[in-house]
Amino acid sequence: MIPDKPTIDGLEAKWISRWESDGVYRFDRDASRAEIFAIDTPPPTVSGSLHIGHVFSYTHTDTVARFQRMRGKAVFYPIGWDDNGLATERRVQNVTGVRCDPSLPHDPDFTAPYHGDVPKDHQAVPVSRPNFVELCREVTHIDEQAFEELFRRLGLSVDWTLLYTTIGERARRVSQRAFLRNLARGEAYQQDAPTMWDFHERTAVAQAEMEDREIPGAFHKIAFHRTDGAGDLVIDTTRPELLPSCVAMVAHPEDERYQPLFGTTVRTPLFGVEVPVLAHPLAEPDKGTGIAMICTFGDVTDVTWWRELSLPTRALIGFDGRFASEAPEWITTEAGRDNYAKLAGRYPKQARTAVVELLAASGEMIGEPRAITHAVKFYERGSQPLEIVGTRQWYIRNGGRDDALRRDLVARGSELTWHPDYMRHRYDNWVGGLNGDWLISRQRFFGVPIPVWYAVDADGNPDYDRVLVPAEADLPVDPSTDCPPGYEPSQRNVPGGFIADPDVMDTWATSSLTPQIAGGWEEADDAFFEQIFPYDVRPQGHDIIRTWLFATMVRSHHEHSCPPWRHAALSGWILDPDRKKMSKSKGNVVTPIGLLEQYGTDAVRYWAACGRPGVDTAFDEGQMKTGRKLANKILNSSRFALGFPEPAADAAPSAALDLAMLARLDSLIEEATTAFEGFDYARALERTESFFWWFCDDYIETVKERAYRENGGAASASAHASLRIALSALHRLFAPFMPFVADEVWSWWQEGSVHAQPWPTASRLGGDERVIDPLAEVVAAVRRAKTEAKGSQRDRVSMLEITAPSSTVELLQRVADDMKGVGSIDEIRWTASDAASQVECAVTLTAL
RNA sequence: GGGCGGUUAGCUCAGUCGGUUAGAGCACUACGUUCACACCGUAGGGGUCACAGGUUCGAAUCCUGUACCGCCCACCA
Repeated sequence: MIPDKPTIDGLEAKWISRWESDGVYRFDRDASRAEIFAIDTPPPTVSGSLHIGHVFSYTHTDTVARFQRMRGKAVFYPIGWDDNGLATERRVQNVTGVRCDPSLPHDPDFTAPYHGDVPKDHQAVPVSRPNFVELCREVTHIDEQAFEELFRRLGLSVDWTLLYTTIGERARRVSQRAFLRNLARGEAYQQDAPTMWDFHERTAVAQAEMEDREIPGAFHKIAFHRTDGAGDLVIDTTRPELLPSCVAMVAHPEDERYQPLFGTTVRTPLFGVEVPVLAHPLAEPDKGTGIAMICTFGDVTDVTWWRELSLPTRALIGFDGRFASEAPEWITTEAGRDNYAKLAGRYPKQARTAVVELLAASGEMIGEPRAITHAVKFYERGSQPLEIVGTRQWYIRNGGRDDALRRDLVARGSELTWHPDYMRHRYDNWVGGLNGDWLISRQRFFGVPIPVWYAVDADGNPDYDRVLVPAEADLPVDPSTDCPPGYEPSQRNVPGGFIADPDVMDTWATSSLTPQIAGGWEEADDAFFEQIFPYDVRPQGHDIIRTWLFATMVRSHHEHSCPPWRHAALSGWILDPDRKKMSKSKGNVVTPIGLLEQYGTDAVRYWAACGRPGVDTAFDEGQMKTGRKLANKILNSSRFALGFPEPAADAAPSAALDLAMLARLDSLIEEATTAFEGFDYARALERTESFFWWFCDDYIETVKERAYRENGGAASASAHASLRIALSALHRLFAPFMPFVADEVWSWWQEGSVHAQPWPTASRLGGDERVIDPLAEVVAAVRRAKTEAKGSQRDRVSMLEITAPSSTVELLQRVADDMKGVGSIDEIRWTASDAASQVECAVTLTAL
């Protein structure tokens, strides 16, 4: 039963299959709401691979899930894969040799030309959106199997029967249903407006997906010519290529240098377009020359000026990121049109070079460009700076344009209990700083289609005001192949017929609905959803508060008028030993599976659980070694303690030291329970571990002589009983952290999985902890004497003279029996002296 | 520019209500082939708790300010 040489190696395979076959983590659908603990688990992005950061944060959640399960809760602990999105599309194009052409009809017999090595000269085969999506699902399925293997190996106690994917049918149905409801209530709307645009990926990008990157650039001083002939007006710009899109000049209304010019006009260099000089408070006198050119559109300030000053639109950069191939009608001079020909069809970077050359030649650039480094907006997954182009897009109201809604959402955030609490500031900060609604449409394919069509008028033009929607019962739909209600396929794209919205939703627009997807909100019978919603906790990384957490809050606020969870539990990041974020590019990424094999899952989980909630944590293999030591110690100490005779049924702790140990154990149980209830797994572990080492090094060491005694009567029976009480509690206290070793040692002497046992409670046998410290002091003194004498700890002590205050002597005398045992002491002489401030020991070793 | 977090032993980090001599692991030194465990044990060395003021009988802990590190947001003609 108990192995002679217990080892933690190989425990994973044994227990994973046992848990699966016994259904230890299966959710009980009959549980009442009060008995349920529901977790809104993050679905990891499938297009990448799992890294050590996933191991870290998913372990945190798992410890809490295991604790709640042992507390008697039916734990709703689903798992999902976030497989919809751009990264997957790229991968699929590369491995299968296709590209998506949404205008094509679905081909049910289609097979991909390649699976893997696509020749370099291969011309991508166009496929319909449904076929493309099918391929994406095939490819991600393989990744998902690897994810599942790792998560099982990590010992996550998720209920695998609750698995979902964000591109799966359920997710599409939920996502479209929620969108249509947003639309019906006016929370979703479309608008033709300037939009942040990634021309490389050819898609619109939302505020939450943008990031700043420092790139090199240059200031260029450029002269504009006053139409009254009174000289030049000089501006400073980093984007001279936008000169042909210039619509006005702007300076601060109180800037005395430019006040006389307000209302006059200037002519743009090279292109000769007449533009007005205007005043606006957003212009800053101390930036550049104090006057700026407004272009449609160079940056977001341009958009503000354009809107507030009612300026014309002279956009030239198209969806493909190139300047329009024909000179626009607002450039009327021959010279201007000749100059424009040098930019036509070019990307901004090339156009800039061309414009700079032209300006230098014409003498309208003053001095040389001055190189600078400046922050520019990028799509976080993109490679080129974003441009601003006018497009029709779908939005969901998120408070970015509506103060009342913004206040409501901030209030929702304050209804959550945050762990750690200070993370709430990131939410408030983000919501407070929103500058527009949430742009959810993406010009991509592997996503959930926006489930609408538009009526086509008699002239063949789409009428975007006549939105055609499907019935909820027909969801999910793909407008590129399905027809709106009341129309025939033959009416697609013809006058009087309909046209599909070609876009998909932003991946966050689906993953913001994980509570609804996992909880079966779209099912006809919503009693189950009512059982688990709002969830108890959302665990996630602090870096995606602005995206995933906030987006989920927005959807829940609109749909359910409440926060989707009670608690938000944030995990930190994993930093490499140089305190930098671990990254693939640095080549310092270790594979999780390798670590699990090297140190054992329990050891890696130990390292993860040592990371405080929300705190970025260094990757530290040393902690894994410590975890391995701890797991090993649990095996060996359990084997040792269980090696003593099983106590009789009526055996009870009676020795003072045993009762003291059990009192200390009671405190530990209470502390660990409180910590876990507040999601502070790390504190629970730290306390448990610290007790455990004391238990092994001091308690067991001290009582083992008494426990070994034959015919020891009540004294040894007390030790035997106490060891087992403590062991039972410790095995359960460690179970959330080290599930494999915990179930292994539990199985040596108990029935059933430790993970299905009740969480330990205090035994309250009335022990007096005050005996522990003085005893430890005496034992340490004896050991020190032996060390100083360069002897063995087994050397006998012929006489130990103890001088201490009478109260301490009284305490020590209660444990004198154990003291003699652990110190190999023949005789103790006591001196109660209230003059002594502490315990003094004189140790006489037996002469050899 | 606004917000948040951090600064404790060589390293990684605990330190709860303000309370005795500030702790752990790793690393280091010495000792011990101990009858659960050498993936072990015992003992030891190692600290101006970032800095400066303040509150207090008492401050790593509370308050004010400063410095440095990190993150988030905003600005970026």
